[in-house]
Amino acid sequence: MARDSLHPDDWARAALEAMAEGGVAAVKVETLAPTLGATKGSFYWHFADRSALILAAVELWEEAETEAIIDSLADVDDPRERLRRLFSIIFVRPELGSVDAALIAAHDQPAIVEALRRVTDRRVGFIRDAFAGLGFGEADAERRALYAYGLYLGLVVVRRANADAVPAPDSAEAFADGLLDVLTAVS
Amino acid sequence: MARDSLHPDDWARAALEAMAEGGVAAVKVETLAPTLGATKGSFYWHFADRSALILAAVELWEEAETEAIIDSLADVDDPRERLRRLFSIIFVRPELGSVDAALIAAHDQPAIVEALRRVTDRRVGFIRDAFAGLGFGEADAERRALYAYGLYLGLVVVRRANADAVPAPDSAEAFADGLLDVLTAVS
DNA sequence: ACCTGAACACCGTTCAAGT
DNA sequence: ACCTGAACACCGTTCAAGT
Repeated sequence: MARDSLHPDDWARAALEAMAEGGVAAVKVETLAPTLGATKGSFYWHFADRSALILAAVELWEEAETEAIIDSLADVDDPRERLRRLFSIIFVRPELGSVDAALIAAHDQPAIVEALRRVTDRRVGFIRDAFAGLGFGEADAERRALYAYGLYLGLVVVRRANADAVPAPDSAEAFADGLLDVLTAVS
Repeated sequence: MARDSLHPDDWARAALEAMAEGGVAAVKVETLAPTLGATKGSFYWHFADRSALILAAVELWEEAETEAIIDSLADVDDPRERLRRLFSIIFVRPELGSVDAALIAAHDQPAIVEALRRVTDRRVGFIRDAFAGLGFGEADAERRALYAYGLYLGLVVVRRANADAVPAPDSAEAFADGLLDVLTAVS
């Protein structure tokens, strides 16, 4: 079991990297193969086709950018602090969201759409629970969670078009606080 | 000058439709050509290459989904009413945003990135002015405009993953009002 | 069990030749 | 001036043949 032959995960990781860098279109078997020291023919021993590779990459992304982040907040009990911590993670690290943005436009592939729905439900649910814990009613918590999550996705996108329009890492805490103030204000 | 030969706009319109439907990847010269009753060879009489076609489509989109909407609100003087009207346009019509979403992941093409930046500035600027008209200070107006616009883009995306999570057309007014309340609340 | 290399399909691009 | 059709490049996919 020495590392002589390629593991499917090697392909998946390389695909995820390519996707974050240049979008779904950048996941090219022919380009990836030499990077991994293999031929494109050998790829088809590990995967049925290109979309299976993309799916494997999406699963890695799901784990790293949804489950792992939610897990890291498991021991934060206060709901407001939970939101503040979450916001200052997701609105800051500029590499977060690259894959989100890449997947958004890949709505022609049903498996990707399904994964996006899964991730959306998980993320919005997590935020909703925090708002509910803050005392907002069910519908109001859901609505505000949708605002927060929609805003996250939207800002990921805006950052691509105009990097200046979104908070720099050093003002992340202030951004998170300001957003939290607006989203928890009652008119 | 009868409609014997194809006008570049015919290609651009067809490309925009394809893009809204299936993303940038769906803009295929080979597929579009028979639709327009032409050969793919003839395409290259009108356009330098495929990316020039995509750019022409983007320009149509810029006019239809940014300038035209802003123009339609020119005679609404009250800033709050302006925002309310804007929100109930952009958060309702489900066909709005299809192209936004398609372009978002096409960050490999500099011309598209440039167009997105132009549109972002125009849209955020318009919303910012309305918030400023409402009495918010410059920085605060800018920040809230970014929230509103980020939310628009984000919800376009969420709608793709989970159509149920976003307001249906019939509750559009209520959604616009609710959002406006949150975004104008002061904590 | 895993990989190579040649073959083919699909679509972007070019261009000589037609009207 | 505008279009056709054949040619070629690029990359996904298959598969017989190698180790």
